[in-house]
Amino acid sequence: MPDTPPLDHEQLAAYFALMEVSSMLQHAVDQQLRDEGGLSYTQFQILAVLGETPDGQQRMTDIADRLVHSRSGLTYQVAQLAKAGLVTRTPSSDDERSVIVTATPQGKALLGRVMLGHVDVVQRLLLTPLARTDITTLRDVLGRVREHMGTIPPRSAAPRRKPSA
Amino acid sequence: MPDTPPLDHEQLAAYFALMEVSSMLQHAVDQQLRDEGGLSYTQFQILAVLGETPDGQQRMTDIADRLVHSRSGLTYQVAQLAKAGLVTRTPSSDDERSVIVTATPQGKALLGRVMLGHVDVVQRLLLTPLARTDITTLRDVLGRVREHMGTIPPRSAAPRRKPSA
DNA sequence: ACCTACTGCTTCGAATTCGAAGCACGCCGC
DNA sequence: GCGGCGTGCTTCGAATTCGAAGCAGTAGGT
Repeated sequence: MPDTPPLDHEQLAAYFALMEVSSMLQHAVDQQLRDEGGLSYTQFQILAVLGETPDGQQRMTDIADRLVHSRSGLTYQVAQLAKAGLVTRTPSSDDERSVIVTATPQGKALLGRVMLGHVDVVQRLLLTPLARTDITTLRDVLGRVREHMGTIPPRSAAPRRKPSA
Repeated sequence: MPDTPPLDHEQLAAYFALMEVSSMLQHAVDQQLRDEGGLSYTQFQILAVLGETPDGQQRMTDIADRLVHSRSGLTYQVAQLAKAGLVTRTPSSDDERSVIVTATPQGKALLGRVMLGHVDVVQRLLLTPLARTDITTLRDVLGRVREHMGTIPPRSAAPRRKPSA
């Protein structure tokens, strides 16, 4: 069914560069986080999302929506963080189904400590070779792509209604 | 150790956009490959690397260098591909330690079949919202980053090759 | 109040990932 | 030829990922 013209050289190169750069960057960041804080990239992301709110609290679902991971994976990683004493889990009083995840002081402290090295890696690997205008452009172009992705039907989100036998 | 100024808003936004877009794109591509060909993204990449040479042959190490994955992971995935009859593994006559991986006709056929949908996904998710100039810029900027990453010392590991002359 | 659908999260099993350790071959000097 | 070292790949165990199925709690219609 796909009826798409093949990608030309420019398009392919852009796509490959994107995937390769992000992959390398992710590996480097992951490494640094593990070395300096014993955190996986996912765990760091969770802490970072919690850090965005002044009270350091978010519902599981809110976190999941910010991240790309599956819900079950989030459950697992939050459990790991809780085991390490970096977050706490409390049922919401609003809605008994919801779980509120809260960063503990240790969690916030660790985030702050690790963030320095994180920024350092990003700076050195990604930002150093870029001019100011490059960074703006990157943010601009990729921001547009991100928005676009959000508006697209997930390809197999077939009408949940009637499969119309 | 790290003595880096915090990232400003633009830099952070560019970094986040990069990671988010690549992550979503990867998930989408992975999904498509699994649905249409029963392949993981890694397996697809391996087949694609094999497809780059006219004879469809590469040594394990050469494949590993093209990809970001660990050697052991490559062994595992090549074993999966071999089990599915998409590649064969033969010891090199040159060097008994080396293993030559060769794409079978079925492997090549599957690659060709799956590539169409792959291109379609990339086109729809990544390229559609971008103008010609955006794509060129993206390739340009990210290409520069990739080069830069290659020249940087891995932060804590000595190069595998001869460090000095 | 009841029934049904939906939402939020967890549990489960399978697949994949990595790094460390191990095995076998090849190169170099003596 | 004979050690010793480096290289190429595999095996092993632990951690992480996902989707499907399951378990509450919530909301709407009657």
